[in-house]
Amino acid sequence: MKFEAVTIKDIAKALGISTSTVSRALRDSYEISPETKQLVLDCAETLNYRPNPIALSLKERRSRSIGVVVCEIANSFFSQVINGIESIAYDKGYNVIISQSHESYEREMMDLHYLSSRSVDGLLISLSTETNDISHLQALHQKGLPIVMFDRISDEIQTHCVVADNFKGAYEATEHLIQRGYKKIAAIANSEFLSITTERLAGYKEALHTYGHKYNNAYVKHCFYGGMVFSEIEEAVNKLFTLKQRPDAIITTSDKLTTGCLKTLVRRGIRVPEDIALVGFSNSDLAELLNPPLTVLRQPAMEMGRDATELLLQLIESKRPITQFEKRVLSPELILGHSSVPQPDLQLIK
Amino acid sequence: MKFEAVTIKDIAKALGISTSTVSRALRDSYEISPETKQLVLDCAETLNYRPNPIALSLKERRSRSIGVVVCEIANSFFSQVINGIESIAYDKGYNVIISQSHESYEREMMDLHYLSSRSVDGLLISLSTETNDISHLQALHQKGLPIVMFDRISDEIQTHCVVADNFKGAYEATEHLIQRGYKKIAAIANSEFLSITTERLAGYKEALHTYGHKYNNAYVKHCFYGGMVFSEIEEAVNKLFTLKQRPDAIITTSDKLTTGCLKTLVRRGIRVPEDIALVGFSNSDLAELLNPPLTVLRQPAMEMGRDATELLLQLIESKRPITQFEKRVLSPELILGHSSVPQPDLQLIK
DNA sequence: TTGTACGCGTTATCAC
DNA sequence: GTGATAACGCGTACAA
Repeated sequence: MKFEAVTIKDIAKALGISTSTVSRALRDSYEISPETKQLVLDCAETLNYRPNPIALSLKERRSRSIGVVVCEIANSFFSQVINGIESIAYDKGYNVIISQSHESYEREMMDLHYLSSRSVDGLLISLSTETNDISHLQALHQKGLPIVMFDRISDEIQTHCVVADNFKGAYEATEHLIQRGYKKIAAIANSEFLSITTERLAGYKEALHTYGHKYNNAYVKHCFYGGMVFSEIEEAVNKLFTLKQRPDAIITTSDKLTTGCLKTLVRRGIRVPEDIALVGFSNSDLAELLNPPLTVLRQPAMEMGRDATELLLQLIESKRPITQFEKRVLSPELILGHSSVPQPDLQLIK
Repeated sequence: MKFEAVTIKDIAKALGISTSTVSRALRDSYEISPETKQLVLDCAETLNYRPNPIALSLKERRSRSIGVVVCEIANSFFSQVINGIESIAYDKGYNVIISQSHESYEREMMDLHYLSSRSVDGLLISLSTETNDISHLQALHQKGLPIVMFDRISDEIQTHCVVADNFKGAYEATEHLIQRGYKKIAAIANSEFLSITTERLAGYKEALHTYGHKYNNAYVKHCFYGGMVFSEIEEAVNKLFTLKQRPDAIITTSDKLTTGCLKTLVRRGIRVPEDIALVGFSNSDLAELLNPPLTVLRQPAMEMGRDATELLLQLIESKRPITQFEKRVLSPELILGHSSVPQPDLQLIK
């Protein structure tokens, strides 16, 4: 019942020649006569021969597969990144093995162990929110495993990185609100230990500074699990709303936070943008579903996946060790929802 | 620079014993003395030995990896399914190789070719919208590749299937609208060649029939690419709105259609549910973002992924060929958005 | 209880 | 131009 795959041996037997000749003919070696070549090729075609990638891997000591570790697949941003990764990997004949950390450090470690035991040729990783010790990654890196980090990175490992221009993105989002006349702009951000959080908040602060707004610590809320736990966001929003100086606008610095914040506001019957303005990082299409559409900051997710994969494959396939590492920075895009933020004169005072 | 992996050979050499002894000790064979076992285990630990899965695969003629073909990863439903697949596969030590058809028949063929050349041990597939000829799948199936289909299936292949109760789901959604007093209920569905479309429309029709509504062909629109091409949905909505007897409610039978429909309505300034009611299949969290929240039909995506994977692994690991195939049907859930559909007395007449 | 020899599918290195 | 052989890392039937 179980089907037997056709091997070069079968071809050799069928043609009464040796396996090495078959192998060479298939690889179009110059030392094989045209007639034999044709014979072998035809026979391979007839028998529907397919080379066994596993045998090849064993011989070449490479699996032609790369590992990917992200916190969550079911997240617009990451699924788009994976799209990008797949498109490049597929083109170059590489396998993509995806695993999720679910924002857990322990799970991330298990994933890495799993992937390295699967002998992937390289690794693409965006750190989990719980991860502050990356010695496990460093160990792999030192053993010679090519690694490229994206989005949530750490500078404790000397390797290629691909990130969004988080500073600029957050700056522009904040600036956008300021220019629309908002004075009390709050921010709901991820864990302060993530690289993206630091950068995004820096952009937020810088914009406030540039426009002469003063920074208010009470206006900045962190959600450690970045919205995986919904109550986190709910609590952040609620806290902002109990402040004496209630904010008139919110910036949310990630996909899940934007969704979660909006959800909380809707549940509480708070209207956007009439009661409070909202601009958030988001790669889902939620913005277009609202009336009026929300202004969002879209990350170059697909591009990030593509770039990271290109760099990784370059790393994998380069013979000599690389000394100069690249940090590629991609620009996010502020997508204006028409009139999602009222003009200053229409602004409700609360 | 490139690191050399530790093999049983290294252990054998270090301990001055043969590789077979090492191999047996590591596999905890009964024919090895406890002392030797301990010795080998310790040594393996010290050298940080990791078995080479590729060598194992070659030997056992199995890759311990399964292939997944879906139309799109960046789709709430499918990313949730993949979540389910991964959770089971991971537990059982299987690899998951995902590839996307992007609703293209040609691409699906390429994916299958790629995966089978990667010698996956089994296959999970949800057909692309373009696929009406599945002889390529049948070929693989006849060659002995275990296959489990989910969501978008075909009965031309005798194998396990996991689907949602599409009939019941659509029936309930329609019934819900009818009970709220809607009389002119339209449907926007996927390609009529997909199994899910047939089943869902059947549920829709049956509900109409049960409640004595007459079925109107003009109220049913098909989007061949199921919303991948936005203009398709836009056109469907527009056509519904130019009918003399304009519908007072719409049912959308997939994630992307629901999102796309809502997007179109918002763009045109049509309010939901004041101007028209909407109930759709959706696994994204968009429903909760609207005010009032939308009533949606949620599919048991994660469960579908888990079930399909369990069935597949069962198929893979069973020694004798299976003759009795299972079709597992999971129930979708109608999630009521509070007052997203006005009561009959509140209903606006167009 | 342990070691030897072979095979999984392929390619590289010899030899002819 | 082609064939035999070894090797990649592992498990196991057989021999000792």
